Amino acid sequence: MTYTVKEISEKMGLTEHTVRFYTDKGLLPCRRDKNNRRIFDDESVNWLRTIQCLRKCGISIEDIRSYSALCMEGSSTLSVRYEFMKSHRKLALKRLEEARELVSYMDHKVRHYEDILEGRAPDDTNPSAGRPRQKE
Amino acid sequence: MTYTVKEISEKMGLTEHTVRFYTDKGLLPCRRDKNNRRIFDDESVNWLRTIQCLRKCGISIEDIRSYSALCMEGSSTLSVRYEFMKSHRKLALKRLEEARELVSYMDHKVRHYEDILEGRAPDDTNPSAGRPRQKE
DNA sequence: ATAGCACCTTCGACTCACTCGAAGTCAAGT
DNA sequence: ACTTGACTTCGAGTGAGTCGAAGGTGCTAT
Repeated sequence: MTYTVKEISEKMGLTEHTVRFYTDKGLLPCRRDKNNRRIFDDESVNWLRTIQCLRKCGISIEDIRSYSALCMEGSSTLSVRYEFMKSHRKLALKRLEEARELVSYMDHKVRHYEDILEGRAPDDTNPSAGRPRQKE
Repeated sequence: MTYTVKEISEKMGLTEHTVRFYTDKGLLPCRRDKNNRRIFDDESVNWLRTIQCLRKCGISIEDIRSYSALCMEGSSTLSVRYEFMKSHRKLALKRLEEARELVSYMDHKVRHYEDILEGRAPDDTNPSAGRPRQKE
């Protein structure tokens, strides 16, 4: 099964621009047809799926590019790749913790406005209204 | 209590550049001394704390700017601000969910490499190795 | 008084990861 | 022959900083 830029971008929920960007940056290997058009296969789909996850994890294009190169190199790079993943998992955990804090901050803000609107608290147009108490 | 750019940036853990950027963009109101230097007070500190949270929530500079303007306008804008916060809380929740998924994805990747390194799984240099199974 | 220093100012350029549009190429369909 | 549509590259724009240069101001030490 092969795909054009348009097809794979639709399949993966990316813009065509982004797919071309990834191939140009060397993240996403692709072959070309006789008219120099990019052609992708199911392997590309897998790659793209991985890239999407890694990007969402906040890993930079450049880091993904070099990780991708390590994968190509074969099993000699296994332990490097392992360390790469371990360190990024740590970062992901940090962001998870932060996301939790932010939700509770927003909860607090929303409740604050509800209190005012329902007359349980005085009107408070102070910009810092509802900010988190001590920490952060 | 008043602060210079340097002082407030140190206090808040931002670069001086960023603080100036925020004042220039109209997010962070500030007075000027007779030499045109920015001066901040404790109110500014509160504002900055709020701005930091909102930014971490992924709210754009422009949205924060208009939220800040709404706050200045007074209690007539209370319900607009309430809706603003509610919708951003929703986004924060979505990101929390995503952060959870990403951590579990990274866990999976890390385990995958451990399995290979410890001989519990075959070497697999396939780029898509360890990607999430069905969903995402 | 002049030099050095720390701090401030604005301005314009750079970064990253896209995002967009323009201009051109190519094969197929009417 | 012409249009359509998908492709190509290239260059510019965006957002949110990030950085550095060039210059202004006031304090202290010599």
